[in-house]
Amino acid sequence: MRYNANHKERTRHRVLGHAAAAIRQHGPDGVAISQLMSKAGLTHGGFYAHFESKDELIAEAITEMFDDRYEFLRRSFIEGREPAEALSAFVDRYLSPVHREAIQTGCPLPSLSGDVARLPLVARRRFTTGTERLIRTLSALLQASGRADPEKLAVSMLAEMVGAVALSRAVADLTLSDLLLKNSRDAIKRRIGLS
Amino acid sequence: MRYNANHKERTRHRVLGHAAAAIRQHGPDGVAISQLMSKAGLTHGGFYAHFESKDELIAEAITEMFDDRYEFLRRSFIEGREPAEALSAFVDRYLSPVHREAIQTGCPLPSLSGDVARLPLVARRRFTTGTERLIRTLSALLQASGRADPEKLAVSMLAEMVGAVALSRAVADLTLSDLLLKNSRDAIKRRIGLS
DNA sequence: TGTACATCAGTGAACGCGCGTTCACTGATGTAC
DNA sequence: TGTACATCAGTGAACGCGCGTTCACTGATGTAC
Repeated sequence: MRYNANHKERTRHRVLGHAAAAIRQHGPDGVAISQLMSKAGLTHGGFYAHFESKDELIAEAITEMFDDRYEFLRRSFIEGREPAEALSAFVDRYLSPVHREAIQTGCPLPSLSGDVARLPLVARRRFTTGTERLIRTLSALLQASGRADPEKLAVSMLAEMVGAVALSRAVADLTLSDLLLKNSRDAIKRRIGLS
Repeated sequence: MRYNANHKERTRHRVLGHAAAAIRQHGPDGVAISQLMSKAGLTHGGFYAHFESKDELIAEAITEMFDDRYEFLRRSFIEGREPAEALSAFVDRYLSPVHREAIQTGCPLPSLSGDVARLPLVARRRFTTGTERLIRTLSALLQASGRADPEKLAVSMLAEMVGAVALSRAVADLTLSDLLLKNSRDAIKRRIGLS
């Protein structure tokens, strides 16, 4: 079968989308290429027409996640909002039960930082690029809303958000899980002067 | 071969020690029973004389890690120190390059929270128990050093420490990695009045 | 004290399974003439 | 306009491998008599 010009690119992107979701949900080791391809409506053999190896897929999927989330952050929080208001809404959302439950589509930092530390350098570099961009974005918002030391504040609040969400997902007690989110939400908003 | 009374218990504990290290280093999926047993000087078949399944091993190993770390915290930081001094030393250590590098023996929270969210309930419960104890311990230290809202402060500082260490390990840029640790060290110590 | 037997931590071959990867093939459509 | 051929995304059988788990067995030592 011959397809039109962008058919291959669209297929590749579809596989990447499923990979990005599955990797966050089940971890890099928990994603099998055959399962992934059948989710994309294909058979496993076709995988290697799109990717050189599973490692390449994982690296590409990590970039995909960060790009996705960055677009979401810009469109849903930053555009058309005052910086302080954007920050406040972002923190609320990040530290919400909705985000805790949305592992497949949520921020890659809480779900993957543990795994990424064990991944090949290619994957770690993609992860680093995405993290740096998020830090820069938060830093710019803090600066625009007139905080001193915006970068320090950005790094500190991101660390706390990532830790709180990661722990809230790991813990088997819903009360503690909720408390972790709410507590860090309050602490961060107080810290950046938004409470 | 017949062995003396506590021989089996000692073997079990030895296997558990290797498992606790390997699980933090390579993740639960990255640990193979045959490799684990040969590290302990045994063959893989003997595993099932000590554990019902790999899942049981992982759950037991998680408890083992937390117990280990709790003993370390008590002996190396709390005993014979003023509470404020203990807190300060603990934060310095937790957010140090030494701890970042010591994945095998370090705190289970940054290395395993992502994986634990995907593990069976037994493992998640062990993880929860360990986390609660650490929160209680930090909370008690904060209270003893006269801080208001010690529990809130404890949960918030733990979240930030966990996030900072997890990210510092994932990131492929040493400058950013160091910055993450130093920045949260400063932020937390300022927040709990120890800077 | 000496002998027969029971115990049981540990051995190592074997199992079924799912994995990542390879490869000869397919077949609808674009291109050349 | 019609025919022969090239293209190449996708197919599906096959590969070697390592995994978790099972199980018949071993053999040094404790126990019973």
